Amino acid sequence: MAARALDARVRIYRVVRRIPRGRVATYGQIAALAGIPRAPRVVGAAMRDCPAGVPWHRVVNAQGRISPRRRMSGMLTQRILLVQEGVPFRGGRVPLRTHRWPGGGDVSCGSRSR
DNA sequence: GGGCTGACTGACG
DNA sequence: ACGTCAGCCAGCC
Repeated sequence: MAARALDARVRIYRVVRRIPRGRVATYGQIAALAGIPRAPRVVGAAMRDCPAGVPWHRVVNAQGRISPRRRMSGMLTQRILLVQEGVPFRGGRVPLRTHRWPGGGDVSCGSRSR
């Protein structure tokens, strides 16, 4: 049985991995897709120790900015990676309005604009 | 088993 | 627009 007992972290990694290149998602969005809409902090905790293959740099906060972490170097790295993928930074922040990953991928009912 | 922390978010002044 | 306070969840000591 089991199998479904995957830790929330694993689910988060899976969702983050689904983020297409050139797009970004917010912690809250990832959390919601991972099944824990009330725990955006858990997403951050997971990113803190994310394995390879997980585009952690595509995850930003609801403000479209890079969250302040203990090590500032990481912030710069994230910004560089995003720009490299084609994500423009405006005023030090990403225009979620146009570059936010729709999430789910399918838009049948879409438009869930928060 | 209990308690604290945290790469967050939303509301309020 | 900015700073502050409280809420919520999972992981770790």
